[in-house]
Amino acid sequence: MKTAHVVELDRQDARILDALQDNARLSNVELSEIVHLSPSQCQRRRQRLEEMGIVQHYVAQLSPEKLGLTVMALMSVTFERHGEHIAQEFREHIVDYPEILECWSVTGDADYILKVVAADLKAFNDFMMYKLLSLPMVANVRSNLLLEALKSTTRLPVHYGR
Amino acid sequence: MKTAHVVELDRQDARILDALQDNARLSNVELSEIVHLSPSQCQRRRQRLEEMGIVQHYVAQLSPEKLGLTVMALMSVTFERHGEHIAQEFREHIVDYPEILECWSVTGDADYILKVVAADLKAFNDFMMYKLLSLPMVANVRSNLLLEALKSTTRLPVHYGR
DNA sequence: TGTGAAAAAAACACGTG
DNA sequence: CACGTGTTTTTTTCACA
Repeated sequence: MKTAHVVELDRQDARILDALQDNARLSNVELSEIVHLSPSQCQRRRQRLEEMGIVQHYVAQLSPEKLGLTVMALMSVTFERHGEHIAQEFREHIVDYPEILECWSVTGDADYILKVVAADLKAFNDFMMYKLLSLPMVANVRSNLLLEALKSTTRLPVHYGR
Repeated sequence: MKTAHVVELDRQDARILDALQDNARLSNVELSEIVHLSPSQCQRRRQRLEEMGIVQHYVAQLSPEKLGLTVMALMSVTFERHGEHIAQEFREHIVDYPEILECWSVTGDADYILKVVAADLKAFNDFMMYKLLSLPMVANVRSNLLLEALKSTTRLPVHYGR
């Protein structure tokens, strides 16, 4: 359990975060032009935002298409039986499968919903049959193929109170 | 429609991409130590991977909790009526709502599945009632709240053929 | 493909209000 | 203590061998 203290941000912090969510490689000088602060202020604020854990990390986003990953899907997984150690066992498998990008426990009919990528439908089917359904706790899997992204971002809305 | 030519990568490219997917701020020297190539090779390869569009961009990932975003959900949206210009109208609304991170057209019962963040359940409900359900083409919305992430990454599996 | 120079940026220390 | 300025070190970029 993480104790995530919510942080109060001012408008400048919010703008810095917005800018970095779009482009993590901005220099402090470039940032300063966007935010209308001095470069040194930008540097200090950014460092502070990193230390506070608001900025978790910087990552490169790759093109699934160019990597030959043509299939994405959401998979609703239902368990046969439940229990803490069963969930733990499931978790250990989940993290090792690189085709699983996300795995959430959810409200509703399913126990978990997974976001998955695969090279093609055959690879996707193989993943489902031989990796997911072969897990003993998994009773049922229902898939929704993701056809077209009307929107796809990791950019969180940043509110500022001060 | 994007013509996404799939690119053949060798093992070094794959390792560079893997490293940058974990940490976009690695210097070429740091990269060279991970990948076991010279720094200049890393620089050239990275530039090439960017130019080819395999690396799309570099982004900062923020902490939803610290930003006070306690609610995430998948929402299955069903349309009243269908048609190209209706979809287009929907799309235009979608992109403007910052609480919508992703919006996919999907196979299955729903027309679209959205990934949404909100500050709390009230904000989430407000979004659903006053933003989603008020759209004329939206007939029905079904929500799955995301409770706990067993896994959450943007890291795509990189295969190399050469 | 590595090497080295030049430019840019980051990290850090220093005064000043 | 907060802020800008200046210095040192690192990093990037690019030309050359």
